[in-house]
Amino acid sequence: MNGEELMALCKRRGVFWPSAELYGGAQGLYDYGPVGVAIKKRLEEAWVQWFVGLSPDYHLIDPAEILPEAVVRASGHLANFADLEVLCGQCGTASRADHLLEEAGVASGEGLRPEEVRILLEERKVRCPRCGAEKLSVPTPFNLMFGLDFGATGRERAYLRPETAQGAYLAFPRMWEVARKQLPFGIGVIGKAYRNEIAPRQGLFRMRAFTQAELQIFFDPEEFLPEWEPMADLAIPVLRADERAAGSQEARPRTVRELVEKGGLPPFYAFHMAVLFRFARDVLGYPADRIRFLEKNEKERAFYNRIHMDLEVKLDSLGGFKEMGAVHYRGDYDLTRHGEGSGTDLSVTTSRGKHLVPHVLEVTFGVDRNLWALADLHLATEPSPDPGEPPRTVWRLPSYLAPTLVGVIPLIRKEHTSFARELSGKLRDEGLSTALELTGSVGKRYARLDEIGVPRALTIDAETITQGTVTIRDRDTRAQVRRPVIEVAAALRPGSIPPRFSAGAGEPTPGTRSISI
RNA sequence: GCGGUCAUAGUGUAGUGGUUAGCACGCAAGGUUCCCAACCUUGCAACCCGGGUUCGAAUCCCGGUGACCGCACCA
Repeated sequence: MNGEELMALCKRRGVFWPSAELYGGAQGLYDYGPVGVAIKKRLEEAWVQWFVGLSPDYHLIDPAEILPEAVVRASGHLANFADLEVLCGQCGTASRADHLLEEAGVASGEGLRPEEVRILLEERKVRCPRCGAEKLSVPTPFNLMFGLDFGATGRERAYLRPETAQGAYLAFPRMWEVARKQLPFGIGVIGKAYRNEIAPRQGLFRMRAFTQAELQIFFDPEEFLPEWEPMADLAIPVLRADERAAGSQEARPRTVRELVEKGGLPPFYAFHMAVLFRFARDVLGYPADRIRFLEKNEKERAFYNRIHMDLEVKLDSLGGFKEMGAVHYRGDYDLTRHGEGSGTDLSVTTSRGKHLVPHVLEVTFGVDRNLWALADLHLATEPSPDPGEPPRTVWRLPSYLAPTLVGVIPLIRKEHTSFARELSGKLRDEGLSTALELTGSVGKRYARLDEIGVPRALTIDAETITQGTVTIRDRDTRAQVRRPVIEVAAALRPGSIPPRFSAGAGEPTPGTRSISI
């Protein structure tokens, strides 16, 4: 399915749509509809179960979305997110002033005021890199962060967080107490982050407001040794930075053991690559041959990242591999900077009496873009198994990610609707999500459920009334089995529970395996 | 941000100066059928926004907004 078809279907079925359509739309902003909200919540819950569930010492917090200026100054976002931009007066091309200065032989344009940069550009007679005209505009700051007037006077500055991670770092001292002064411990955050992207594009991929799920693990690099051996033989496709420099574009599968023993990666790093890989493959159901890790080189990665690998997934709708998550080894950069910025010593003393600033391993996950990927990879229009019938569109979402667990359909509307309502209500009382489908032919109702990924449908017919049994239809195979009504809730419930991480190599999960009926 | 292409019911589209703005799917009501988008009847629903040209603009021009594709950007 291409990107435009996917977007059309998502708009039509209430998954998501551009924000403020009434006023012509707002670039880079999307609203989730009822189906999208449900899937997103399920996806976030699956992430929590898998990542925060890695250790009893990992905890979810919900820090503020607004950061005072001092925070982003210390974190480096104020300096690094606020590039000076110049426009060419002849061709209109926008260029980064610091890049132009660098090319002109000025070692570091960083930290200069706009006026100082303007003078330097003039002195060096810097020309537009595209058309060569010497007509560059006055440098103006272009900040990727949304600035806010904070407080009644509006004189205090604050910013919408450009990443959720900062809130976790700020919470470190308090969490050190909450986590009973033990390393390692982890902080998970799911929430919105905001970036004033120059050119938001590609649906949910480059948004100005987006949801991140991030796990920050604080640890002593000499003592952090997760048990990677059970996953030693798990093969993960990886494209290393040195291989890319040598011209290779193909990821090569290597085992976790190989990554540790030959690849020079710390065991804790390789372990979390494997955890993220298995989440994509086993929980989200992405085909293994469409997943890879891409190591960022020194130029591409932020300077504080010692190791940076993006988890990428190949999507037809966006024409190639796209970043879905990442593993960043950030060293002690964050706590050191916030220690300096706040004037507070953020080093800790461990139970073994060791004194250190904890290091951070960050495992990030883009919620919106993965929701898009779930549509790209699991939603397809295919020929009907019955000749002469129109093709059907099926979203083969894993059942624990489905917006609704089960549809309830009265076979004959006049005769079976009241029973259907009653059954639907009972299932809801038991905590299962249901969707009543009353209008149109039975086939049409199944088709509607297929399209939004509802994995099971209960059909109420004459036998339901007389015998107390219903048919349970499987979305993927269309097969039906008949079961006593009283057994239905118990049979369906396991399918609503996302898997938790367990040691071992794992295995790909077919969408609805966990519902065994 | 630059360049190109484009913008018509919920979705996909037809319409190149005067149309009751057409079609398909959809949705709703009823009938029929009674386990996979069938059929019949009826109904719902659109010219992105703002200027301009013209007797008259969905159609031509300008500006805005948004989308797609390339370039640039993506700590």
